[in-house]
Amino acid sequence: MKLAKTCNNCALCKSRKRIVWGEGPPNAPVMFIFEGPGEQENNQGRPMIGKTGEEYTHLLRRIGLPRERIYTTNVVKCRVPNNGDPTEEQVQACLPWLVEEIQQVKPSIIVLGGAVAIRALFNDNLPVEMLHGIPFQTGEFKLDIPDYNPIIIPIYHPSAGLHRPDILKWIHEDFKAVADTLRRNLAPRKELYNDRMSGSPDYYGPDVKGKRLSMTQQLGGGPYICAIDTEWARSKPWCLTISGHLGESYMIMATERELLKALNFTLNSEDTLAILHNSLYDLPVLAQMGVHPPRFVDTMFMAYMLGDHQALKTLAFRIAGMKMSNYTDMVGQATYLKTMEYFARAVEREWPDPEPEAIWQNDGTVHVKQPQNIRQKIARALQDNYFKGADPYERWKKMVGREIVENVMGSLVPGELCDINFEDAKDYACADADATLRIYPHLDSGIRDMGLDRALDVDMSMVPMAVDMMKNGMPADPDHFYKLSGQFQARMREIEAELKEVTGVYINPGSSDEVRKLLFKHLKLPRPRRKTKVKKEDSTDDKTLSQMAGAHPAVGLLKDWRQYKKLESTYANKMPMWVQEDGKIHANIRGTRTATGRLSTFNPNLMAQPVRSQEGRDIRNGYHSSEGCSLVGIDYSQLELRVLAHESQDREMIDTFLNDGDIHETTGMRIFGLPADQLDDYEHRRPSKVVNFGIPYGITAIGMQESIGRDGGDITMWTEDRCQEFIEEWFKAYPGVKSYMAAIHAYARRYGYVKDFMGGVRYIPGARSYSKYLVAQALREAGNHPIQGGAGRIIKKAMGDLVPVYRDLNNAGYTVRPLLQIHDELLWEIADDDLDFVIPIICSFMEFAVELSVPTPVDPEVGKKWGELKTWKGDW
DNA sequence: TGTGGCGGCGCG
DNA sequence: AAAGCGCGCCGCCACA
Repeated sequence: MKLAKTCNNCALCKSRKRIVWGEGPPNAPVMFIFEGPGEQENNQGRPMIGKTGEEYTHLLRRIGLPRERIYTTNVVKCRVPNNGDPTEEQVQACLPWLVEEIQQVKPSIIVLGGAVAIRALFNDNLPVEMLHGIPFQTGEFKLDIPDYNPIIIPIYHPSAGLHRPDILKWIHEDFKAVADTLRRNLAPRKELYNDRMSGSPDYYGPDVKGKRLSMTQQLGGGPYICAIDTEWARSKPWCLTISGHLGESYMIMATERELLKALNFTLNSEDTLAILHNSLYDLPVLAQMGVHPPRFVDTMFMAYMLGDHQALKTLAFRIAGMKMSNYTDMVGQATYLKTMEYFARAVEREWPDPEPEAIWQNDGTVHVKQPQNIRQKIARALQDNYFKGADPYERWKKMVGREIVENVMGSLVPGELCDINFEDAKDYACADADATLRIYPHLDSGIRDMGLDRALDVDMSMVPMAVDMMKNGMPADPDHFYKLSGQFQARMREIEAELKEVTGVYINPGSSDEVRKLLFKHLKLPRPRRKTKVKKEDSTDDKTLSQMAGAHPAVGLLKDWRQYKKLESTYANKMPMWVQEDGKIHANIRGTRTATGRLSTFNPNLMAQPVRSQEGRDIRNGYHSSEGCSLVGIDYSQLELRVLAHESQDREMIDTFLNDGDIHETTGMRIFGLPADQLDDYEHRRPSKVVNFGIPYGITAIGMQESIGRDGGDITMWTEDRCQEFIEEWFKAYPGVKSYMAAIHAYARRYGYVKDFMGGVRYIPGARSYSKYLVAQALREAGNHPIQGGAGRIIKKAMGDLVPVYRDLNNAGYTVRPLLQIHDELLWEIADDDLDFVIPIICSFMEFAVELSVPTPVDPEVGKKWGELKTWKGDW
């Protein structure tokens, strides 16, 4: 639709030759409105073309809406330079054109693609993740067009899905919502918020005495479900809130011991189920209040397993139309006042200057930098707040060197619920329990519909052990880390000198840019095949350097330097900062983060402590058992390959594991047709092993070749073709795996998700993409998930089974502490006297956690230091 | 001066 | 063109 030849509404269109008008039939039932033209759109003068346009067209075809039948346009018709977001002025200047388009087409549905379009045309300032895929007919449409009340559907922008696979799933759902709305299978919301749920709920605080006590007692009257949330303030639990009926929520302060006791009694009576949102956080807080719900379910885990959003406030809006206030906003004013008061006290005093920093320059000289005194930084933060309205607390959190002040004045704590009006705090806290109860039934039916019950049970059963792991913490020795740090730094100084020696120049080996220049410009070494992922520059990563080994002495030096730098910066220097007063590192565990259902740890990531190199292993010696105890690591042997054998039911693999055989040997024998005693370690076993490990990841010929090269193998012998051939032979040796992988791929294409054998789901939206590259990647993910996810659920099942076991043992006077789970391994701290009794028990629970077509044996190791665990010799 | 993308790398 | 899955976290550097 050509509306005009020229436009002079803003500087943008005056400076650009091309105005990109919308296109589509004048009676289109649906209008899609996106942000604005990109480079390709500007060049060709059409909206939504290029890669994103391909995906868009493809998505429309998938929902049975040919692109020719719908109208496609943008909020802004001219290209904003540098792919930037259009400004408010640019949007306003362009809106008259959009109004004209809409008046001519009068579509019954208007789709807002992406944050810019939503912000420009949707009246309430809600984030995309809350709004996307929901049809609204609520009067939120910003443009005032008489006698016209379209259904508006905010969606994610299709381009977001091209580089963010998690969003791709929602884009597919959003487009389906558009089609369902058009076909009247999905009714639009008539009000933005459901007033019955957000109006004047019955929230009760401490002023309501009798009702709260009878509530805690009535819970025990029969099968009962109640949602519980906690609030934290002044470094300890402040209150909990509990909701057993929709719209009703009760607040119990942490000081109300009698009520908490009654509640705990009720929760521990039969038939009571507690619903928590983020149990890994709330259970420890509840425990501090003396509340220990033995039966609970976690709505965050449920949402995670369904591939849904995880934030309570997002779920509450999307599922129940509930309007919830934001915590930071609630306490914002209090935070501001506390910060200003803290700053006022801080600028009154004199603070010592921070330590000068030495910075190595390119020419080899050392530049000494004197960081600014903290007093000046605070003064500037105050100034910026006054003149620019900058948030002083945000500034403080990011201010380098604030420890100087904190060590003297104590740390600045942001405003908390106990700092604000009590009624407001009560309503805020009660709303969380209320919301949790409201979203539960919806998520519960989703779990049932998807057949996720069993996987959810397993996950819930594991949570108490994860909580205990966080509480127990990993005993660590800061002095050991300091010592290593010094050693690593000395080695790095030596290497830097040697580098200067052999290359004639000083560079910062930590800068990939400088390394690139040194190797390929200064030393003129042959440029590598590998390129960096985003900028497509010559790679300087470890694989590349390994392939260049021998080309120049600098190559090996750079590799060594990198290794020491990693060990120093990430481990030796950092770990002491995480050690708490009890001499332990209490890492956090997340259970709702990974795509496959694995756990992850952070702050710090204790799962990634070095082990593969000798120097790295020395880091692990900084972790040691307490007096009279040992560290015990028990890991599953080749768990993922065993899961693959079970899932694929490949006869050969199953037989190998049933007969306690060596899988790498079996592979070599079958592929090379040789008896075991004629297999050469270098020629036969190594490639067999590489591919055995690579198959679960969807290895390719090049991947195999790189892997062999990294292991020090001969890549002139293992050419790409030879690798390809070998992989094909591998699949011939294990035909069951071949057909299994084909079946999984077909399943992913058909359903858009795959499941592990215990029911855990992973969505694979990329399998339905137009892009061949995305599809290939998606199919690798699909093939990997049942293996990685299946293995992850086995160990979670073992953890759940073990919870009552180690708790009983501890009650009986034994000392058994779970410390860490590392994907296929459990790390424990056990009293030396108890090792002989306890280890066999744990091992057998791990081995018999699930019954597969193959055994799942474990190997226990024992030692005083983590880096020096030795195979346990005891009987079991 | 502060922020976020990027390259790189520790683990299973 | 890219070329094996899943994480969390470091320093560098361009940009505002």
